[in-house]
Amino acid sequence: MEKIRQFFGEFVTIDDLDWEIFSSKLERAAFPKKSVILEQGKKERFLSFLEKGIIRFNIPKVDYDFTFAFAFENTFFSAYDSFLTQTGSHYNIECITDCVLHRISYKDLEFVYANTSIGDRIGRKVAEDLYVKKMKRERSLLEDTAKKRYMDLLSEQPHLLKYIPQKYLASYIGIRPQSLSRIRKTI
Amino acid sequence: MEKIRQFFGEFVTIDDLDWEIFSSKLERAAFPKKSVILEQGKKERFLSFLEKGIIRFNIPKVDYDFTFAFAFENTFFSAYDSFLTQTGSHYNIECITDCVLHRISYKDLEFVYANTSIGDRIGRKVAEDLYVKKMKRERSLLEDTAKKRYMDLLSEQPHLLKYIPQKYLASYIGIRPQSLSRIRKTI
DNA sequence: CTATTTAGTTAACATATGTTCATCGATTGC
DNA sequence: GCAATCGATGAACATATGTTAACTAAATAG
Repeated sequence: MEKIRQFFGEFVTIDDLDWEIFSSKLERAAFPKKSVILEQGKKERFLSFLEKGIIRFNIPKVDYDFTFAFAFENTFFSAYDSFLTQTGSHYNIECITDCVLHRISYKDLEFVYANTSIGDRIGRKVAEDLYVKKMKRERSLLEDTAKKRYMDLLSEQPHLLKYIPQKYLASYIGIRPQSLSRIRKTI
Repeated sequence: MEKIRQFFGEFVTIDDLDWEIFSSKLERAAFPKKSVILEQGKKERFLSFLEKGIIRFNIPKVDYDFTFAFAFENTFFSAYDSFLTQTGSHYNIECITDCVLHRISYKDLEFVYANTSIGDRIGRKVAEDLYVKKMKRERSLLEDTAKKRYMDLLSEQPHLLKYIPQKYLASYIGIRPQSLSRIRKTI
């Protein structure tokens, strides 16, 4: 869990007491490859820090399974819109690999927000961080070609990509698996 | 500014003292149509509440001017990534119509964060709200056709769209103006 | 280890959007 | 009010991606 404190440390200083209140609420959980952490339609109960593994966010459709985001090691993830509004999630969260995470429940996080000097600040920073990433993604989806997005992924996450099936990558960059095969031939 | 308190009121209760601290820091500003509120490369100094008007976020490129987002009345806007990191903005912020806004500077907002019980919570909620919107947009960009995005805009913001030139709408939905003309013919 | 299932590749054809260029209409500046 | 500029439209052709379907390779279950 030292990784989590490091993660926070990059933008805020947490004193030992606040850290104790927060970290005591964390629950460790491990999931095998392919397990579904959160099912579409159910409320997200947790904000989770991914210590080990790769996660995908997907919408299971009639014709095909649509992956629109990933989470990698040493980051927070959640069906955050569901978590924040406490309404059913629009999507699944699944483990691509075996995963280990540390998570805090909605109720416990409310407690942290209410009883530490730093809770809302951390929540703010987490949301701000997620927002900045989504802005970058928005620009990429509007400005770049699928090929550019694929090349960017290759250069930014090369070590992790070998664990992600191409069909998931394809829908993440906005195309079908057949088109990704086509693109790969031209590299 | 009652609109701003209403905006907050939807997710948090602010006592009068905190509201006084926050609202006293707000500066009213008016900009004529087509004026540039923030120039690419400069640091965003403000978080702004748009009381009146329509704003666009754009990247001026060599070949064409690329609009990737809008802000409508009664919402907060900012070059938030620039604001948060206090680094140069990747994009411009421009007024499409005459605009009236109420804004708080980075420094003053830091003061509010430090001296109210509710500052970080508001900052958190604003960021969370922005994040949820961006998630929706991400799904739309990946799953929908340009035509679907155009039709959604027409039904969600019909009264405002008549003030936005089509070339801005086109780049917002990810296509060229010529393609939007083509789509409009098929409606 | 083998049989079965799932993932990835390839190709042919269909569709959506891009690019270029010409035209027409609307706005703006003087 | 007129000239100049800018925005919208349309057409012809180019390119990227989708769709379908057949085939091959890889992963998984037994």
